[in-house]
Amino acid sequence: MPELPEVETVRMGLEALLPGRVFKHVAHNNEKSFPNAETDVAAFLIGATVERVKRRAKVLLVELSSAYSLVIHLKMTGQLVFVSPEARFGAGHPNDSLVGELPDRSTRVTFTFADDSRLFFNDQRKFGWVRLIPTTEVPNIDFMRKVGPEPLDPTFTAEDFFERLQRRKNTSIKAALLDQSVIAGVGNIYADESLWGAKIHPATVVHTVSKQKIRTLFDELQYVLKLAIEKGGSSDKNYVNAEGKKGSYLSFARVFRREGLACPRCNTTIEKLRVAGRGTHICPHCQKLR
DNA sequence: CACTTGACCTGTCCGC
DNA sequence: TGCGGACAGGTCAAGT
Repeated sequence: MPELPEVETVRMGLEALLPGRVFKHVAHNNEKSFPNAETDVAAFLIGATVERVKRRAKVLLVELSSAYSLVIHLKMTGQLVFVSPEARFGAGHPNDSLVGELPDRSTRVTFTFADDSRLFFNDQRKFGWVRLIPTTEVPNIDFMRKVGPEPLDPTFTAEDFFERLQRRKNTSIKAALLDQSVIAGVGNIYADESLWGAKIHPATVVHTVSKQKIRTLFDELQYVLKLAIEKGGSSDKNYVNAEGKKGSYLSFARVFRREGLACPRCNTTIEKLRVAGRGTHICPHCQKLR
């Protein structure tokens, strides 16, 4: 599920809720969801205070007073939902939430704070993970060493984007966009949405796309990512923010999950195909191959 | 090295 | 209604 806008939405929610809280207890029921937890939890998590919550690519970084960080990847179906002691349910109106009473059967890790508020890491498919790592070591983990620039970093330019895409010059533009070492944070939804915006067919080979087209793609990518953050991300089956609420971007989507509906630009029927091994949505009139 | 495919898991939906 | 297969927002490892 979560791509950059969803993870950023969770980050903002947690940044408003967690700093100052002290960890009292942690329980997990799946070794892969929190590997090697026992060794360091007692020493560096219990009793530690949350200082701030950061994000890099699709990874959340919860920095602690112990000089350790909780590093969290939600992968496809991960959720981080905060519940205050007085709330019996994930906060929010029932119609706005995908979360019932917690913990539930997808809860993998439960963090309890000194004030009895709790943070639940739910993950239906068990692909996501939480790790406890010294904060100074975070930049050295494999993922961080290879991940590309943040697409919304003001110092990142269309020229940089063009150059980095050439690392994957013989693959499809969609595969290159999804490659986290080229650019951070883009996943299936925003790849399709930005390619539609730039009128590029997702299967187009990277080195055949003009620099001008890549500039347009750069602008469209920034546009959809910013809009999605504004809308609280995209929710289909699983994604919710730190308060258990859904995001609304999908009601603004132009092609993603809109096969059979009209292209908002030219009215042609949107099609679904498979590119880079992923379900891919295009307007066959606006996005022609070659 | 560059590129593609399958694996990791659980749940849901669709066609027979 | 039941059952098998395909598919789902992301990365890895292993294959060519």
